[in-house]
Amino acid sequence: MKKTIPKRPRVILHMDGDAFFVGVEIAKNPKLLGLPVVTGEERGIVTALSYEAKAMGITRGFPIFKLKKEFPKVLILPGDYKSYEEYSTKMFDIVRRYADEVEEYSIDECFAELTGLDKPLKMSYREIAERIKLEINNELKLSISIGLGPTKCLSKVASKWEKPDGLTVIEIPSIKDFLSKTPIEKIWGIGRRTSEFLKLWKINTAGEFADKSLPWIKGNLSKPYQVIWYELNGVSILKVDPERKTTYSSVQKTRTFYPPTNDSVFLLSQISKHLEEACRKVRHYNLVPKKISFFLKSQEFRYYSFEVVLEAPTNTPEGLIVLARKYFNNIYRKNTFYRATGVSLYELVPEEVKQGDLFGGMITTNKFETIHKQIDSLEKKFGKRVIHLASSHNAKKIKTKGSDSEDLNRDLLFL
DNA sequence: TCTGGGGTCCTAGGACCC
DNA sequence: TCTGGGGTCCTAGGACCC
Repeated sequence: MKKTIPKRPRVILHMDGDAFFVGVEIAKNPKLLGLPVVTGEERGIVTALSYEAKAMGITRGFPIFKLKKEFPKVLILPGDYKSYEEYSTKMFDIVRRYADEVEEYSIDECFAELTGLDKPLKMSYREIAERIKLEINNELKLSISIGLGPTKCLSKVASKWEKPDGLTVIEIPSIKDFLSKTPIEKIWGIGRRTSEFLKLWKINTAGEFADKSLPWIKGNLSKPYQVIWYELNGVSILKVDPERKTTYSSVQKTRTFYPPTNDSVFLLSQISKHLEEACRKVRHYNLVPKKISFFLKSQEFRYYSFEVVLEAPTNTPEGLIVLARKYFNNIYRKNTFYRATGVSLYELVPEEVKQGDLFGGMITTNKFETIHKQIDSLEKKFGKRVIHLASSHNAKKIKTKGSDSEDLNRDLLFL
């Protein structure tokens, strides 16, 4: 089989924070170093855990109440997302000292295009990675792992290879070696369903997957898996995209509650609250949705959703709440019990774009927009959630895990 | 693991048209 | 009318990720 191998292989860096949320907590408070620490108190489940906690057998998703009982020595912290964002930004800025093209993939992961930078920087690729690692360690007191590879997929394999504090380089001649030792389900983009399917064909390792012929892949799997196949064979298809992550194409808010309920007043107030929060977020990014959808999730984990194309896109919740009310009965059944509600705003476009309406007509400025701009700045001053719509108020009465009841007292209602 | 929350991308198939 | 063929657009929902 013929494989096209680029004349000069790419070198892509993947950087991955080690137990990132906990890492930041330790950076903030070095006394925690060496102790079993977890975050996620506010959510009721473990979201991140130190390697010491991992060694005790604790896993992500472990219930906090159980943790307190079974592992009383473990330190449980609430998530401090503001700090995580700050450290994340600083971490990526350090990578940008060396590379121009950096793709922020998630709060604790990024890719960087290093191809050709060895000459101007007068360093080997490995040395570049070492420098980045050292500066993040020294300046931020954070531990990270780095992988270098000729494709994004392979750099992901490399960064996972040795954790924590790892630095692994995969060069083209050693690809086979690495992949034969990598279980197929560990590959980025191959999840439970696909690995189950592949195992029926006796494909258990990434190496066995990469050794399949392209026609076989094309005949049995969809396009994204063909991309993975190329990438694992050292042919770079996925580009490092610095533009990604700088904006959103959709925003959603969902919440699960217990016990499941068929109380339509409660469900609608949840949806109302979600619309408020989603709109707040979208306004913050100066975006406007062209479509929205609501969903109810039943006790049996079935989704019932309804989509609305907005005639006049808006990022204020009032009109959307009216729509939600209007269409609620399309998805709601009296005899069904629901465990979650949610809303999505999508086809988000920059705020200016909606002004230009096709027929040259004036788009009347929604009177609520002015009000919300003022509320947004009020909230900036006094902290979040000072003001709520009356329609969301029922949602606040229900205790969700870890919610603070003093919120109620600060409610300032209108409408 | 009886299953949280917030995202992205792809595809099958229906609706509609000629 | 026991019924062709092909194209485009859209949506619901699957699969995956952190």
